[in-house]
Amino acid sequence: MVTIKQIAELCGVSRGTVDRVLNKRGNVKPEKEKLIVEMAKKLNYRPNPAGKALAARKKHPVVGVLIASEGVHFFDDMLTTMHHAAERFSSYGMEVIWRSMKGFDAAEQCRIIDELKDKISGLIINPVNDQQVIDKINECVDNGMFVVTINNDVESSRRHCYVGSDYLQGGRTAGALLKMICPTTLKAGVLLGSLNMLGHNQRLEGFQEVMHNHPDFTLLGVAETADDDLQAYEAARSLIADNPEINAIFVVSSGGYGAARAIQAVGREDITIVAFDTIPSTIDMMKKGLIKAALYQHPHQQGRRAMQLMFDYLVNGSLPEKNAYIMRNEIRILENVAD
Amino acid sequence: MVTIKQIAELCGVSRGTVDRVLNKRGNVKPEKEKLIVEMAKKLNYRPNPAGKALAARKKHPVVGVLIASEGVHFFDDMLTTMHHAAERFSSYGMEVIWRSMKGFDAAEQCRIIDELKDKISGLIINPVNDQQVIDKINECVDNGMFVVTINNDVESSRRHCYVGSDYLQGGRTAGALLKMICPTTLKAGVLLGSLNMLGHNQRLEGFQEVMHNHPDFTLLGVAETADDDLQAYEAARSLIADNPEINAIFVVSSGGYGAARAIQAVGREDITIVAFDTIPSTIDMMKKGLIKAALYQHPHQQGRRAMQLMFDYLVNGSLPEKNAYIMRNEIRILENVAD
DNA sequence: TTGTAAGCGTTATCAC
DNA sequence: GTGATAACGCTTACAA
Repeated sequence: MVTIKQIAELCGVSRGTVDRVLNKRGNVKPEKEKLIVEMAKKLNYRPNPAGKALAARKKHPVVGVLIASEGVHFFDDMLTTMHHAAERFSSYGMEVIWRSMKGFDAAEQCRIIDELKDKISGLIINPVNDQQVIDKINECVDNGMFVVTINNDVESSRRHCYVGSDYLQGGRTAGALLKMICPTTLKAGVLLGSLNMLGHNQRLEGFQEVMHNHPDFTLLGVAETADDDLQAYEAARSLIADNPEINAIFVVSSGGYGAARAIQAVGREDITIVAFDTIPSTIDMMKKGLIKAALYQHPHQQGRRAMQLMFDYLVNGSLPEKNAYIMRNEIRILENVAD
Repeated sequence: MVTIKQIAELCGVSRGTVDRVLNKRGNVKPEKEKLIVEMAKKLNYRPNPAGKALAARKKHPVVGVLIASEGVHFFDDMLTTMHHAAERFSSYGMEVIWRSMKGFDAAEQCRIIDELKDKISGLIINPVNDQQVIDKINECVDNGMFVVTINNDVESSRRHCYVGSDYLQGGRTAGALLKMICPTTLKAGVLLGSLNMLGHNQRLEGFQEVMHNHPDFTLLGVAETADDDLQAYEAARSLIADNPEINAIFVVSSGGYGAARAIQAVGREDITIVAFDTIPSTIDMMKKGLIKAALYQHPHQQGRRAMQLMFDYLVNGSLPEKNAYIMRNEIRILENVAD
C-alpha cells in the first residue's frame, strides 16, 4: 500500500526521481539511488497495477496471436477463452491481431510472423518445431518483442514463457487409466498425430513407461493420423484387421472420433478407447459409449494464462513468475464431461 | 476504448453529468439522460477498470472471510489461494479479515458475523445450513454488504453469489468410475460426513443414481464420519466386519485416510476405495495403492473465483455475471495427482 | 440540474 | 541529475 509519492517524501526527493530508480532509467546520483532502493524494499513497495495500467494506455500495446488451429478442434476452446480475455483487456487499451494457419509449414509460419512483426509488441504462438521458426522467434525477442509459446514449446529458443500441458504425465495417466478399466490382458494399439511432434512422442513414452510393469501388455502397433479423423479411421481399421486380439486403442491426440467410428464399423465395440481432448465429436462418442474416457489438457486455462501473461507484461510491466506454466491432465468420463 | 470524457464531449455535457447518468445517481434532465444513455450504448462504452480501481482506493474496502475450516484439510488449498489473491488485491487497496471456526455451530457462526459486520463491506462465507444463519446473511445483505457463499450454498438466502462444486455430478462421477474399475459384482459401503449436509446427500444421490442400472450392485451400508478420520476408520472396520463380501468403499467427503488405514489393518487391500479431495493424507494413500482414485472439486478455483467476485464488485463496481459458479469434479489417480 | 476541480498511482516530458 | 507538471479514466465534493 506504500506509493511512489510516499517514498519520495520519505527520501526527500521527487516522484520522478523515485520512478527513475525503480524503473532503472538511470540518471540518478548513486547515493540517492541506494537510499530509494532501500526505502522501497524496507516498506515492501509494490507498484499499483491500476496506476500502471492507466499510464500504459498511452502506449496502445498490440498483441499478435498465431495458432495453427485450422481444422484442429482442440484449439476451439482455447481461442474462445483468448477472445474473451482480449475483450476484457481491450478496455485497458490492449489490442489483439488474430492469425491462424493450417498444418505445420515452418516457412508459412515465418511469413506470417514477418507480416505481423512491425505491428505488434507481443506474440502468442503455437510454434512449429523447426530451426527456421526458432531463429525467427529469437529475432523477434531481440527486437524487444515479448513472446509466449503455447501448447508446443521450442525450448531452444529465447521465448519468454511457455504455456502448455504435461505431455509425459498425459501419457502416464492415460496408460494407468487403461490398466484400471481394462481386463488383465491388455493388447493395445496406438494412434498418434505425428512422430515428428515432440508432445505426441512424450505421451507415448509416458504410456509405455506405465505399461512396463503390467503383467500382460502388448503394444500391437503405432500408426500416424496427422490429427485427421479419416486417417484415424483407416488406421484403426487396419490395426483391428491386422490384430484381431486387440482390446484397447489409445488415441494420443486428435482422431478419437475416427477411431470410434472404426470400432463401430467393424462391430468391435468391446475395444476400449481412451482419447485426448474433450472436443464435441469426442463427447458424442463418449455418449455412445464408444470412447470410455478422454484426457483434458485445460485449453481454457492455457488460453487465459497466455493472455494474462501478455497483459501483465505489456500493461503492468511485470514479467512471468515462471519460465513455463504446465497444465495438469484431467480424466473425463461421460458423467463429468458435459458443461 | 471510448471514455466518459469522449461521451461528454459528443453529448455536449460535462464528465460529471455523464458519470451521474451511467451510475444512476439521478439529478439529470431526462432528455440529456436519454441522449447520454444512447450514446454510451452506441459507442459500446465499457468503463476502464483501471480508472475505477484507482478512484476506489479512497474507499478502502474491507472483506471478511469466514470458513469453518479448522480440522478440515480440504480448505487448505482454497485458503492458500485466497491468501494469495488477497495479497494481489491489497495493492489496489482491498483488505481482508480472516476468521475460521471449527464445526457447524450456527450460533457461533452468527456471533462471528456480528463481530465482523460493521468492519466489512463484503463477506465470503461457508455457511452453516441453518435458519439463524440465513437470517443473518439476509440482514447483512439488507445493510448493503456483498455476500458470496462458498463450497456450501444456502439457496433460500439473498446472498449475491455462490461458488462451489457440483455435488450431484461428483456422486455420479465417482459411481461411474467405480463401475469402470471394479469387478462386475459391486458390493459397496459408503462413508459420509453427515446426513445433515446437503452436499453429502447429493453426492450419495448421484452415486446411487448411476448404480441403478448396474447389473449387480449392492449398497451394503452408509455410515457417518463427521469428516473425522478416526470415525471413518472405525466405521470402515465395522462395515467390513459386518459385510465380509464388501469390495468397494465410497468416501463421500473427508475420511479417505481413515478408510484406507482400516482396509490395511484388516488386510483387505482388495477393497477398492474412491474418495473425495486430494489432500496430502489421501495422496499418501494413493501412493500406497490403498485409494485408487480421488475426486477433485477445484478448491483453488473456488477460492480464486470468490475473491475475484469480491474484488470486481467492491473495487470495479461490477456485479457477478452468474448467480452461481459451479466447479467440475475431476478424477485424479496416482499418475496425475502430484504437483 | 449541471459544471469544475481535485485526487487515486504511475509514467513521460520538459525545464532547470 | 533533478523536480515540477500534465496526462491516463473515473469518482466525488462542492460550487454555480
